[in-house]
Amino acid sequence: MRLSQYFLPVLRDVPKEAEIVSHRLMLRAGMVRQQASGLYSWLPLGYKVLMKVQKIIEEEQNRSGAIQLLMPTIQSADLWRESGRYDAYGKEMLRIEDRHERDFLYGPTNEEMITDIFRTYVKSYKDLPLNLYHIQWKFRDEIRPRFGTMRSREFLMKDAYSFDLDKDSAVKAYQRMFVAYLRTYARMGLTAIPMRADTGPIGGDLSHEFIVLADTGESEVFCHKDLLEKPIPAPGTDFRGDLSPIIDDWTSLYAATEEMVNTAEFEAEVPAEKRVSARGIEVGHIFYFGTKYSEPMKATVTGPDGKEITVHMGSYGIGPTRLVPAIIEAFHDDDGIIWPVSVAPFEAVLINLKAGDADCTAACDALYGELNAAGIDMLYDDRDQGAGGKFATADLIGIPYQLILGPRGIKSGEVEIKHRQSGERETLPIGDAVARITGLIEPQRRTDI
RNA sequence: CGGAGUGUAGCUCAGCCUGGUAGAGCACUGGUUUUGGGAACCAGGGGUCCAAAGUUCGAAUCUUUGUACUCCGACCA
Repeated sequence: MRLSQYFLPVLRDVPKEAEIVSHRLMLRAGMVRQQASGLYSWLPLGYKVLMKVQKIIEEEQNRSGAIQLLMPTIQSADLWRESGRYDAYGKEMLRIEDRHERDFLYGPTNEEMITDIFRTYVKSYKDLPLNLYHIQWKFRDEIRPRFGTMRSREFLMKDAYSFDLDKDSAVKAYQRMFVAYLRTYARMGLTAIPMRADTGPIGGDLSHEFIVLADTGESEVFCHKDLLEKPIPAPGTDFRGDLSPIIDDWTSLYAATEEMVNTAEFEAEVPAEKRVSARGIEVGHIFYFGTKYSEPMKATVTGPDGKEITVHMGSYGIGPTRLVPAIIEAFHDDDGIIWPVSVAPFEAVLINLKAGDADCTAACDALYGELNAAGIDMLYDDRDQGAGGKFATADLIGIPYQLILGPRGIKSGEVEIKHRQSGERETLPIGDAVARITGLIEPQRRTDI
């Protein structure tokens, strides 16, 4: 993408409404624009990151055996009356009336609707287990939206729903999501720790929150230090096999949020030097809730003995529009964002230092073409501007690698590569640049970790 | 929903106390010189001063009522 033809409204000043670093950087880097309290437009750069995050989520959900579909944002109140949540959910649910004065709502979650779909089509135990998910906008009328897209009212959520014959197999479904989540965060470069969690209004008796440690996080968390270093389940993990050893390994060490923490237990189970007490961002939440919805909504299948069985369910949420700021909270410095390659809006940026110079521009154009052809997701700063501004923009928007080429380099036949994360610079023959960049980026795409 | 604060150019803000007809920096447009870490100069465009009502000869400025947004607390992917 040529920057001269892109839409990248970067800001030099910090908009005053932004309090935390990720929000500031998302506004400055031209990723989002606030349209009203808790409502955001995703501008091209931000949207590109959001789509990369979404794609990773989809790949890992699919790998685990979940199946994608898409449900509407607007739901009929009838389903919610059936589950009993129409009244229970309270003011956080945005209620809408259509022209015929029928009650609708903008979905804050989809347990009711997916249960309705399930009960309509699935009749036999032979069709289980089943895990259906979608990635769709949700609306929760938060009392106080804040921190940009970290806590917005409209937000994107991947929500998966599992259906099983009994608790044992439902727990296996839960375990599959547990592993899929670990892998999802790892592919984005994040260390997310599963913690015992409160189940809230969704209900149920088995639940984990996945927490990324960050000073700006909204919850206080307590865990064993070794969890930060634990290896992630491999891509070849057999999701149809027994995942218990992995889950046991992860859950054997103490980890709990402030709602669930028991200080005496924490201190008894974790030696003082291994205690981590910190703030964290909740980037995912998984629940097993048994027949809480299947029972009132009559989601049943016929068992092998001809008897009706009420299915056991779980639900599993990840918010891509929260993950983006969470990643920024984890990866930034004073100059801007430092994207991990796997979610970077562009993998590398080529900076033409003297766009007014014909020779320099010809050399940059040629190199840009080669990098594109090599499959690198490239941004090309071909604007006719001072070098300082270009460096500042490249640093701000956090592209992992900067290829810097100007008249000086043309003369010596060399290009400079700056690593955004380490600040390290290397100079190499222009002809070697494509191979070098490919070699740097390829392993960091994390498609197979 | 309680408490606090802010709405003036695309962005950051000054002007308000003490009423007299709209400002700065950055950004933007044209031009000249520039070009290895946010360049310089010249010329220019851009504002229902959040809204309504009131006070006044006169309101960005004073009063009232709305409204939007932000921050602090209790709820949440």
